Amino acid sequence: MTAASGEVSELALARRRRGAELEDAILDAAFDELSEVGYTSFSVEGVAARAHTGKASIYRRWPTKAELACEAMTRRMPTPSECGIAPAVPDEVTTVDALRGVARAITRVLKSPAGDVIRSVKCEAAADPTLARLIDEEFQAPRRAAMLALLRRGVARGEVRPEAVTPMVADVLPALLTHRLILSREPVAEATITEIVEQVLIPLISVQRASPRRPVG
Amino acid sequence: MTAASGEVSELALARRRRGAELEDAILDAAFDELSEVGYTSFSVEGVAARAHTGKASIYRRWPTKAELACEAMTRRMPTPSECGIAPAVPDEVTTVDALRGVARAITRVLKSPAGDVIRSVKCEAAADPTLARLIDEEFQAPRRAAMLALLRRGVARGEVRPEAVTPMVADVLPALLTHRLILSREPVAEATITEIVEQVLIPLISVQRASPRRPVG
DNA sequence: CGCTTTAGATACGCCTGCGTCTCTTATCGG
DNA sequence: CCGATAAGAGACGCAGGCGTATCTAAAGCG
Repeated sequence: MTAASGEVSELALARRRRGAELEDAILDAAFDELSEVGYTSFSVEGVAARAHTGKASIYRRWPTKAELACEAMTRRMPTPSECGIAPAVPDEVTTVDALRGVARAITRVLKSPAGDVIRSVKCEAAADPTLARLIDEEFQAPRRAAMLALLRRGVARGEVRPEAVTPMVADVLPALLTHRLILSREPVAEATITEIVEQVLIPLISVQRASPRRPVG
Repeated sequence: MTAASGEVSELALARRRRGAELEDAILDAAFDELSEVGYTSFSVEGVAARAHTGKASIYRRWPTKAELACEAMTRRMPTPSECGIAPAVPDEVTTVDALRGVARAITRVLKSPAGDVIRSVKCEAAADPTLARLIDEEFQAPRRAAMLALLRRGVARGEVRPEAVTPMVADVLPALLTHRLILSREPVAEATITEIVEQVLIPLISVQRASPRRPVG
């Protein structure tokens, strides 16, 4: 999007965009604004500057800045599949290794612009029920469903104990990653992912447990 | 503090406070401001109004609003003991029941004014290393230590497997509660705590596991 | 080309808050 | 009581942003 956006915006500066083309540019700019300055500091002025358009053009389409922000988030947020969080897992991959892959994917998302958007909107959601519902439906529910599907696959393969297939267990990985990540601007080390997988996920979900098993990979 | 603050502030309105007394009132007001409007919307104007004092009196002591906010948080944040998160656990209480008690205590804190402060400052911490360090040292580290102590006690009683005594495992309960709580303004139901304890904590930390055990209490 | 519609630039009134400054006066101690 | 100090009230310049309004002109279509 960046490179393409660069090309388009050069042409855009030479001529005026209209209709859907302008809307797309505004939504892109709004998502970038959300990502870079967060929900609280999100401003229509900022979006207008990013999109090289006038505020009036924005207000002709979205009556308030909140509606613009929400639509930008809804329309531009990558899906779980796009993030690698709901992968099509080959047969030869164990559940633990698939979970390790999901952990890496969640980490990548949380460190991406989309992650910045999620984080800042989540913070606002604590005080705004509309945003809370948006985050839950658009972001958390699909990802929880993907995690549950992975756990069920594990049960079918005899790798996961059936009692572990619950929404609460499905939340453990994202909760821990978020918990660890929110105070750190450094990349989550592979070691942290290993700790989570070995110290928490394997003991928690595995059918049999004597001591943490060494991952096959 | 509320009732006492009511008495004191009546006298305060009749005469000028000086020195430490005024500082205390300002720090109280700052903590209330943080709790009610969050870190982002925290304003020195707001604190001055709450404390019934002039802005100049505040700026005489704290050069920036950030320093005031940080000191208010540091000085007014209840300790883990005050929250019931590092309880002196009687001998007859099992680790699981102690954890259930800690879960309730964490929940109470997260729903209290202090919880509102933590949440809002944590959100800001994502972009501010100074705040990140403050939150980690003043808030998360003591609580993680208390949780680790509880797990070690469990090991000594033969209830907890020794490999479960890690900072990552210690983070599971707070991470899940925060994850669940941040999008909900409703009280965390006792059922949610039960889910966490039975679906996650018991399977994760217990020495022996065949199927989830019924809690003793 | 002419007409209609919309885009972009800019100005506007209003509001909030930061940090600074000034002035009056309360408070404290000798 | 007097002098020194600090508190409280209010004003100030500045900045940023919300949402609205106006005007010029680009864009599209017949």
